Parts: sequence; C-alpha cells; structure tokens
Amino acid sequence: MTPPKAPDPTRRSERSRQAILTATRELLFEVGYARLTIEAIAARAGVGKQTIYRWWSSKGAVMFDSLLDMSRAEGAELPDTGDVEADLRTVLRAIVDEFNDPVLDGVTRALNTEIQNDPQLSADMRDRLLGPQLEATKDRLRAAQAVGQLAPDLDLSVAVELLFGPPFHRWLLRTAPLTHEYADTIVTMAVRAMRAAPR
Amino acid sequence: MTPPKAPDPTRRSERSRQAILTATRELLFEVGYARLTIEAIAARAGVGKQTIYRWWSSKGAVMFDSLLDMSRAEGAELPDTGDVEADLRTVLRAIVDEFNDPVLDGVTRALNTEIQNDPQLSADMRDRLLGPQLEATKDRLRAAQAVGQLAPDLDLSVAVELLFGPPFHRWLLRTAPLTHEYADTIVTMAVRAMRAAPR
DNA sequence: ATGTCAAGACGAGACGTTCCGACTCGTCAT
DNA sequence: ATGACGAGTCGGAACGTCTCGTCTTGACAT
Repeated sequence: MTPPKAPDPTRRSERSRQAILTATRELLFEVGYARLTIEAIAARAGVGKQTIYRWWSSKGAVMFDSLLDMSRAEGAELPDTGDVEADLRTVLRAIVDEFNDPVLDGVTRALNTEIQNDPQLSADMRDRLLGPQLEATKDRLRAAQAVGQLAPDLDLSVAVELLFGPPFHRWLLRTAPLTHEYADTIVTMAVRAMRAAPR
Repeated sequence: MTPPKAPDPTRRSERSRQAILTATRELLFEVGYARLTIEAIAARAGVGKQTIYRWWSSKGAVMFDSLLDMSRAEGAELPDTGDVEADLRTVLRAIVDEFNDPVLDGVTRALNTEIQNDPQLSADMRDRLLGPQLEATKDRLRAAQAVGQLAPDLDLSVAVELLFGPPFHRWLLRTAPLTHEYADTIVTMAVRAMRAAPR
C-alpha cells in the first residue's frame, strides 16, 4: 500500500501556478465555465496537463483558486455611517449589482454549480470566500447591537441569512428581477425583524 | 434548408416514455446526477439512444420530466389552522426535513445545478415545479392578510422569499445545520417583518 | 567555494477510455 | 407506407494516466 506520494510544495513553480490561474480566469470569461477544459487551460498557460492535475483535484478547484487569487485584497469591511439600515442598503444594492453583472453572474453560477457535488470545494468556499464576507456583515451588525439599534440577543447567523437569503433565492431561481428597490425593501423588512428580540 | 422535421407526438410510445423516466429516476438515485449518462438511461430502459434524443433536448430536461412525473398529484395546498405563524412553522419544518433527506437533497442539488446553465429548464422549473409551491404559500399569506394577521399592503413575492430564502441559503452553501429550531426562528422573524407595512 | 549528482517538478504530448450526438440499419405498429 | 422504435456504429471532444527528455534544486564531496 503505497500512498500516492504527495508532491513537494517547496519545489512548486510559482511561475506555472500564476500562468495557470491567469489562463483559467481568461478562459472563464471568454467561453464560460461549461466549455472550460483542463486541456485548454494547460495549452493557454503553456503548461503540461500533469502540472495541473498534480496540484489541483478538479476543474472546480482550479477555478476556485483562480477566483480567490483575483479577489485578494478586496476590502472585507462594511461601511459604518452610524445608521445600520442605511449601511445595509448600500451592501444589498452592491450585491444586487453584482448579481446583475453578466460576468460575475456567470462565474458565481459556475462556482455555485461546482459546490453542489464537491464537499471539499464547498467547505473551501464557505471558509475562504463566503465566510469573510458574512463575518464582516456580522461585525457591522454587532456594532449596531452595541448602540442599541438591533436586539441585543439577535442570532447574527440568522440575521445575515435574513438579509442575503432572499436576494440569493431570487437570483438563483430567477423568479423576478433584482433591483435596488427590491434590495431596499429586503433591508427594511429584515431590519424590522432584527430590532425585536428573537423569540 | 430543411427544417429538422419534428416527430409526431401522436405516434409516441408511452411504454418507452415511462421506461425512460423510470430508468432516469433509478439511476439518479443510484449514481447521482453527475454520473448519469444518456447511454446508461437508454440501456437501462431498453431503448435506443435516438428515442431519448428525439423527445428531449438535454440530460437536464429528461431529469426534470422524470421528477415532475414522480411528484404528480402532490397536494399543493398549505394547512390553515387560522394561525399563520403556526402554519408557516409547519411548512418551514417540512422544507427543512426535505433538505435533510439524502435522496431529496441530492436530486434537488442536481436540479439546481442544471438550472444554472439552461434558461429553458430554469423557466420550466420556475413555472411548473417551484411556482405552484410558492403560489400556495402566497395564498395562505393572502388569507392571513384578509383577517388582519399581516400587513395589508405586504408584497407577497418578497414575503415568500423572506421565508424560503434563508433556509435555501443555508442549505445550498452549507453554512450551518438545518434544524426545526432554525425553521421556527426564521418564521418568527419573518412574520414579525410581515406584520407591519412594507415601508 | 566549487563540482557532482540524484530527486523531482516541469513542458509536451501519446494513450486508452468514456460519453456525446448524429446517423444507419432492420423491425414493428398503425 | 409511413414513421417511431431498438440496437448499434461512428467521429469527435475531453478526460485522467502515463511516459518521455529537460531543467532546477538541494545535499554532499572535494
């Protein structure tokens, strides 16, 4: 029983790594995730297929890393004007805009698709991409709690889902258009629910 | 320019149709959607591949029809005990249970996946599978409005998303476990938001 | 310090496999 | 006789494994 002997990360070529992530991103935007192939990535990056298979377990993992690499150093902090409701409106409107952007829409749907049958990728997404965003939102809500704008015993995990769940639902199932007005309505109603005690 | 001459539906073999839908369902449960192939369906159903390609446009379409065929005659009516909040708790708990059922979880995720890159299938899903469920919920909320339990000018489309969005978000992104207690919390908070006027 | 050398990652691409979707048969029911 | 049917063939795309020969790197000997 020989374990498949893991490669040595210290000898990894940073040059190839970057070329792969860049090529993936380019192809993702050019042809979309469905028509993205490992062979095309390797060709574009000027890299052997084995180099991709050596370091990534799946097409989804490569995409995830390439997106993570791109979104590095994105400020994960929410505005704080002192008015939670106004700040949340800003955030929700920004999210709606992202959902309406064709490129981001496509990439996000692809990521979402891939997550469904890859638990490892799902965990990575939750911890490294989605997590920070949700935590930043919780931080802002906590600050609002501290100044009495929200119920002191509000469950923050539930709170963020109350905010992000509805637009997510509408976007993913395409039940209706996502507008700024809609974002504002959700914030109004969610904040109303979050002002009183949870039970 | 010869149009691809549509097949004649009146001569369609009901026997083959059922065999295909059944085989698809079986394979879906056995190997999951990702490893489901048209060739395997044809083999299992004792049918030529062309018979599948003749009547369905994609793997997703076959799956959708097979699920629709299964879920026929499912009562799409909500309980009405006179207490909206209690009735919604019942509904949300049932949804949580469905999400926690391994088979339904798998099928729903597969359907969800397929929707992301097939607009036609997405529309079918919205109109024929999801729509009735959402409409039934809206009906119940309308009745509650009529007896003054909810704000009279509440936007019902927003309302259903406020209820279903959060658990959907939690389930799809696997951010936390889905429990009955969680369902109850969501209902409590959503109803609180729905009691006052929307703005 | 400098030279030698084995380990292992690398680019390139051949290979066998799976599955797709179009197509071709001969059969069968209407 | 028409046209859907079961069965299966076919070229093509992409997969994931593999085998080359090359290049880099660190350990060791001189």
